[in-house]
Formats: sequence, structure tokens, C-alpha cells
Amino acid sequence: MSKRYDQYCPVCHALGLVGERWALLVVRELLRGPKRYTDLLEGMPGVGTNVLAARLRELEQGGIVRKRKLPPPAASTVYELTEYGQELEEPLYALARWGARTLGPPGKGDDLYPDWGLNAFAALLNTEAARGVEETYVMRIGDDVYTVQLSDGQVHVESGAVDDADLDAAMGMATFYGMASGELEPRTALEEGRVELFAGKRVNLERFFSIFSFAARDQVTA
Amino acid sequence: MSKRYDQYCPVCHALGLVGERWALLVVRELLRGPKRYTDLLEGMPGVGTNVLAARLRELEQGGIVRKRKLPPPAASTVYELTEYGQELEEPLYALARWGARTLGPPGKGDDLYPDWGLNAFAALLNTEAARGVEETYVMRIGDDVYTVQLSDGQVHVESGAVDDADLDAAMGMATFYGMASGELEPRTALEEGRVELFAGKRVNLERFFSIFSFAARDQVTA
DNA sequence: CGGAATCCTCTTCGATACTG
DNA sequence: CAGTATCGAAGAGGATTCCG
Repeated sequence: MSKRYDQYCPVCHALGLVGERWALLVVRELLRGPKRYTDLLEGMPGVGTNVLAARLRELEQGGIVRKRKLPPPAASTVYELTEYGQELEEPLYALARWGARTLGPPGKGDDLYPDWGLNAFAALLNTEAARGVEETYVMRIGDDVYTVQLSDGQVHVESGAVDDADLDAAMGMATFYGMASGELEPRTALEEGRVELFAGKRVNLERFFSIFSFAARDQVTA
Repeated sequence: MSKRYDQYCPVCHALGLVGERWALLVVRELLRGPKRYTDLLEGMPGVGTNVLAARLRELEQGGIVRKRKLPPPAASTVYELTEYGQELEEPLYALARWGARTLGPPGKGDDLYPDWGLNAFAALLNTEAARGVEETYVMRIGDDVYTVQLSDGQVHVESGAVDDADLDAAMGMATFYGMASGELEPRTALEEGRVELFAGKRVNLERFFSIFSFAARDQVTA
């Protein structure tokens, strides 16, 4: 059984469900779809198989994660978030934005986890600025390529590029981080040649980073 | 030193700062103002003095908490949140709302922590519904009385009542929880005599709980 | 009396090895 | 592939003690 805080309080209750070490990382891994036990192990370096098993058991008891067996051809068991588990997206992204403010750009030895962008763009989305915007962007960051679609106030992200994007830009990770954090002006980055723009520049970088950032969020929400 | 997750990721970084046991409860305690070491101990039953001291040290190193000495008359040291620590309000409240959905109304043996409402109303605030609203409410819940002022999209809560409220209502905790969660219709609660309305009923309960709730939040944010 | 450091026991973690 | 079993190391919780 997981440790509890003996106090009647929503925060205590929430922490009783997902407050233990590794628990929220399991949620992060599952936010973008079901995964197998082994994939989870791989996505969370250092976890230790027994601890992962224990967390999954606790999360399952808490109604956050569900175990499911895939039909025969690929008869493996996967873990997925329940509806209640999916609702952790907002709190988790809020925490991620907060953390990103002091994270700093990645160094060369830092390992990004695969498909980091799938969560990143969703987390950075400024819902107020995105209202009514119907656009598609291709962002090529380091070795990763993402297509970000904005429609009806919702964001949809997937790996890879599409042809008819309103903006198609390539840059390094540190450059992206700088602009998303507000420390680096898109104009400056362009002048210094740190960003390369491809076909379909109907939308400029300023606009993109006014919608996706973790710096402006405070002013906007406040 | 606190345990870390060896992965370059905002969530990992955030959890490295406030992911350890008791850390977020310290933040909860300090959100509404500075507190002394002993007050913290009291507000977090079960913490153990060494663990609290360790957490405070780690939070101080992380730039989340600051230690300050009060001037001579009451020469005691207090702990307070830094600006960066204050920015945890959004993530923490998001987590609290999520937790509240499965918390259920309090039983008789459950101890509410003192001044729970100061955080609760701020956490439940639906910013979209509050836009442009300039009103003051007095909520008498169980033995606690709070004045909730809405102005300029911001909420201000304090203990006690004022005279010129737009709504002044008294109810039990379970009734309040039911209405805030959306499980209990204010109309029904009134018919059953579970809510008592006092002078100044210019605003009805429906309106109040359309602004303060954790049930409707998902539809609104989505 | 407020603000801790110390000591002790117990649980949990992380790593490796092993099994259906 | 999907875990369980085991073991040393680290951390939590509780009580006591110390310092200003």
C-alpha cells in the first residue's frame, strides 16, 4: 500500500494517488497512448522492475491506469490511462511548465526522452492565444520533426512533417528552448542564422511562440 | 541531496525540486503566507522534525522557499515562498482539483486543516466564468466562515464575514462539497433545507457554483 | 519555548538475478 | 516479454536531546 498523508485535503489525497516516486512519470509515459511493461522500463531509466510493478499496481488500484490484453496476433499486455488518469494531463502540464522555467536548455550529454515534443507542444499551448486559430506548423528541432496542428482551440501533435504547413522551421534545441522561454527573440535568432525557414512562411515565428511558450503563461493566466 | 531522475525533461526536473514526500505540502502550507517551523510541523501531522528540516533545506536550495528573520519584538524565523515558489500555485491547485474529484465529502472523523477554505476557493475558481464579475460572497461552511471577493478576474479570500455581501449562505461541509462537485443541485439543496440564505441574496447559489467548482472545469478548459 | 540535530527502527529503493 | 525474489543502501517516522 502506498503511503498516505493523514489529512482530509485534496492535495493530500492526490499525492496519495500519484505522489510517490515514479508514479507521475508513468503517467507521463502513458499520456500519449498505451505502452507495454518493457517500453515503460525503457522510457524511465533507473526505475527498477519491482518498483515499476508496484507503481502500476497502485495506479491500477487508484483507478488511474488500466491493464489490457491485446487481441491474439500481438498478444501482449499493455497499460493505458483510464479517463480519470487522462485528466492528470492538465496538472502534469502545469507542473512541467513550472519546471521548464528553471530547467535551462539541454546540454550535449542530456538525453531527451523519445517523442518529448508530443507532450511539449501540448504543455506549452497557450489556450487563450490559440483561440480561433486554424493553422499547421512543422517544427524541426535537432533531429526531431513534429507537425503541430491548431484547430478549434485544440492542439494535435504528431511526429513527422506535412507539406502544406503554414510555418516550417528548423532549429537546434537550445534555440527552440530560448524562444519558448522568452529569452531569445525570434527576430534575433533569425538574424543570427540559428533558424532556417522553409516553404510556406505564411506565419512568422513570433506568432508561433506567442502561442507556444512557458514564459508568457503567467501574464496570460493572471 | 534529493533524489533525481536522470532524464532531461521538465516533469523530471520539477519532481526533483518538489517531488519528494512532504515537499508539496510545505508549499501548500506556505501558499497563504509565511509560517514558523513549529506551525509547519503542526499543519502537517506525521511529518517528523528531521524530515521537515531536510525538506526546508532542499526547498531553500531549489529557490522555492526562503528563510527570513522577523524584526526584534517577535524575533522568530519564518519560512516563506520565493516568487518562483509562488508560481507553484497553479500546478498545485490543478492537482488539488483533480484530487478533489475522487476525494468525496469529509466524514465526521476527518480533520480539515485550518483555513482550508483559503486555498479551496482559489483552487476552485473558474477563471473564464469569473471574467468581469465584481461580487462578494460570504460562505459559512460548517464552523468556518469565509468572505470571497471577486474582482477583475481575481479572487481574494479571507476568514470572517462582511456585511454587504451579494450572497450570504450557510451550509454543512457535505452540502458544500456536493454542490462544488456538481453532484448536488443548489436548487435541490435549498428545497431540502440544507442551505440557509441570509440577507443580500442578490446573487443565487447556481451562479456561485458555476464560478467555483471542480466538476465543470474540464468542459471549460477544454 | 521555538528550531532543529541525533539516534534508532522500519520501510522503501535500486540493482541484479531469476522464473512463467 | 512480464514480471517476482532477493539483498544492500538509503530514507522515513518517532522519540529524545540539545542549543539560543
